[in-house]
Amino acid sequence: MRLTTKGRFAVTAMIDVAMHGEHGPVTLSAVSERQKISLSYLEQLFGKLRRHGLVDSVRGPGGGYNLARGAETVSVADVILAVDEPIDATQCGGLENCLDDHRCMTHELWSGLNAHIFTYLRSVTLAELVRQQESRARGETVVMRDHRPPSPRSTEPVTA
Amino acid sequence: MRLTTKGRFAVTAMIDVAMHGEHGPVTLSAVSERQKISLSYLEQLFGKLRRHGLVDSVRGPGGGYNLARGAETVSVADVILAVDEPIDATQCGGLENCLDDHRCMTHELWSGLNAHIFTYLRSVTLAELVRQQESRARGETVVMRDHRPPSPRSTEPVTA
DNA sequence: ATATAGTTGACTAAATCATTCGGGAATAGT
DNA sequence: ACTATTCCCGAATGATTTAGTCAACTATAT
Repeated sequence: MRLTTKGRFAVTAMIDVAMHGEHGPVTLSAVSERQKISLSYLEQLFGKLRRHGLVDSVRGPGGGYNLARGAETVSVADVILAVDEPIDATQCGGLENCLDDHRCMTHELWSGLNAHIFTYLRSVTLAELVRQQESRARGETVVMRDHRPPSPRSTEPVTA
Repeated sequence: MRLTTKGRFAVTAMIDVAMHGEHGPVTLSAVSERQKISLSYLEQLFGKLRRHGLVDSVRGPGGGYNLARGAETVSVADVILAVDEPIDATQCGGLENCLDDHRCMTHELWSGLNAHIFTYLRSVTLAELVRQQESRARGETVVMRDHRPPSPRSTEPVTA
């Protein structure tokens, strides 16, 4: 489970499609203009999204892309996994052949954190992000649900 | 808020320090051997971790690194932000100068998802990951707390 | 027919990742 | 003082990823 600008571009684009898809397919040129993402890059991303069954394509004039499933059933994790195929970074190739003294702690740590983040991103749906976005467009203050208060103290800057 | 192997190396290494730091400073060579991360790479990462006040260093024989704060007060977000300084990927440079028609939706979407993920990673502490790791070492089954059930359905593979 | 729009593949500059190397500076033990 | 240990720093490097361009193609609505 990686999380880079690439995956975010894909999520952004998917939200755009979800928000503008009510009156027929959404063209990539429209997404490109609204989200300021290069058309060819979008083509690459939507190629993967389509092959993973997240969007349906309609060719020809009036064509474009539609969500293949309801926005409620598409998670951020789905989108990211589609465009950003995960890598195995555990040296031991996922196998348990690395049990020198305490059974490859690296492997355990990785999969542990992976599972945490994956579980979380899997729980965030496109529909949720769309709702949040529509609220903001109406000038409302978006209240983020806290998932596990209280947060630990920190002296770090809060810019993410 | 990026999330790459680099940040994960840093988190892994920090957990290692947290788990082995009870009897004095932990050397990077030890971390390197246990976690199979190159020593020089660790030096780069710990340089940043130190400059961000997450670890203290002790030079000379018997030296090494200690956590600068308690593991309960260090979040995954802290560690990742330290080694992986965040980029601004909103075209408009964070300013609101991009209000052509609907005030730079890209900007809103980005910061929205950023905030979601950041809020989550900020709520996961090193101490928590250490506890999970120690449980696994004892052969226990780690039960992951669900943060927002129910998860959306998905036809995607679940390998992360 | 023609214009629209998806589909595919090759290619590229720039950035990032992960590592290696070489040399320093501080300190504990002798 | 000497030496081994360990942190500290910067430069260089190959591999990969990012983000984008270009070109040719197929399907389809008018």
